[in-house]
Amino acid sequence: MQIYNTLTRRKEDFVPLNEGEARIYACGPTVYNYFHIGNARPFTLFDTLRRYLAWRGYKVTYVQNFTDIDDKMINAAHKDGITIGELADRFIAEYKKDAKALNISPADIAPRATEHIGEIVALIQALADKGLAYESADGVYFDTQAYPGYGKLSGQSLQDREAGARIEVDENKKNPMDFALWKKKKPDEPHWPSPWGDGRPGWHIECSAMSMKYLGENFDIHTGGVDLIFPHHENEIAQSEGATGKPFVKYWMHNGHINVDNKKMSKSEGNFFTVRDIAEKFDLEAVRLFLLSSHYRSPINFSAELVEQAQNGLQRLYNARDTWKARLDCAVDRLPTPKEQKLIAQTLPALKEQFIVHMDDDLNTAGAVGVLYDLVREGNTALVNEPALVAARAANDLLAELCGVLGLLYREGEAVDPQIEALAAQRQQARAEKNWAEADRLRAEIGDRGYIVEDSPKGYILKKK
RNA sequence: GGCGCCAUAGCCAAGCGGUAAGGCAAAGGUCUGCAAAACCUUUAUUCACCAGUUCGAUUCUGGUUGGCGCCUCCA
Repeated sequence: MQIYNTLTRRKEDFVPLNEGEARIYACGPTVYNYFHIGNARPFTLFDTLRRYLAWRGYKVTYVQNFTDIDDKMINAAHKDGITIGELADRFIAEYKKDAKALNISPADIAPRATEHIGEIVALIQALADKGLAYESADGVYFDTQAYPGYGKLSGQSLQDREAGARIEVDENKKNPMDFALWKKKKPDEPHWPSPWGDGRPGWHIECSAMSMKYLGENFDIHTGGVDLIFPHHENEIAQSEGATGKPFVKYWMHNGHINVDNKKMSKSEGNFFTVRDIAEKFDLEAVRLFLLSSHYRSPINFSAELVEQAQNGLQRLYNARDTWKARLDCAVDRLPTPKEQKLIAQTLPALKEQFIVHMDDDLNTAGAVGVLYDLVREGNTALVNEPALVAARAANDLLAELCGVLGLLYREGEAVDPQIEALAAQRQQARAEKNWAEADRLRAEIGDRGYIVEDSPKGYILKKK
């Protein structure tokens, strides 16, 4: 597989540090609110990366943190009159609901910053010992001047940065680019003990501490949105490599942003959508398909129309799955016809190979989704009435397998209400008697109850609306 | 000012040196009691524009135009 590495700005072969293993750290949400559509993109896409690598046989360890202490947490907790712990508990629970609806698998490890203060303090101490951190009146800062590699991820020198930076002069820092590792306690703020007095960790240090704790000082992939390249990821590199003297992350992957009406989403612009908002109007699985339908590095636009398009496309996928399942039920255990034989021996394997080629090319999910539709068409063409069991099974299995890799088609067909089933049977009877009026009436009644009944030569098929 | 990204049909979107995947929408057809679903056909002689490299460029190079992002919390 090839992965575009932000560090080198090119696609590189993915060669894990330990053969057969993939250790991934994904920057997770700050749990002070529901997460928004922009957050949903990396969560969904890198969940797909993880699924894909696992499918290809890697032993994947996927860590995604919860940031549960920072200014936003403090402000939100204050506003609601609760502790940051209560706030975090609440929105971690809400995160899990939305993530589940988007079919994002739980991370193998989901560490919370506040539960890793010890590791964070130790890391800061290590930096201080190496002369890369200094204490000032309001905290402990990373000394960017003392660390030669600063800027290698974002590709800019300190001087370039400073030239145009709109940074206020801060007398607590030696250099404007220095950033806080530890913030000394202020009134009404949560705090923990440290060698530099009570206080709380800076934002960047938590990811360094937690990623290295669970994945080692040197691991394979670190993911996040493009906006995190600077300063967050740049700072993580400085902290981690500064402390250990070893290379930190081998591959940095960054997803593009989601815009709304071609503008950056922001609360002040009024174009801000949480996933929870969207779930009220749309099926979140359509949102997942929408997100997978373009390349993860491209900026994309979000709109209701685009989700509707995805919803319609998703319906095509579900139609295929449902009809194929029905075909499987009435498949015949016989030798496949030449056409079916070709499907089994040539078409299906070729499609699977194409799927892999796309995914291997820097996680080209859009191309992979295209293969899914090709598969649907091939299957629809080949799986006519009473297909050979082996053919029906092969097509069904491949569709389920590939959709599983992309995290699609996860809605299980629920058991049909026996009453609906009875109505459908009655309608079948009426049709046999050519009592079209009664048949149409029953179809309407079934429709009112939320189901669509379709006729096929082998009988009816019920689908949920 | 520094760094970087993007421009493919009505909409969305792959492709990135060998002559334009796929989805949505639309139209016609086949099938069907009628539908639905499905299938077939049609919808970009062309990939923002201008040069250049090449036997050949949507794909590479330079420029122009138009959008966007980071440099401050941010996915």
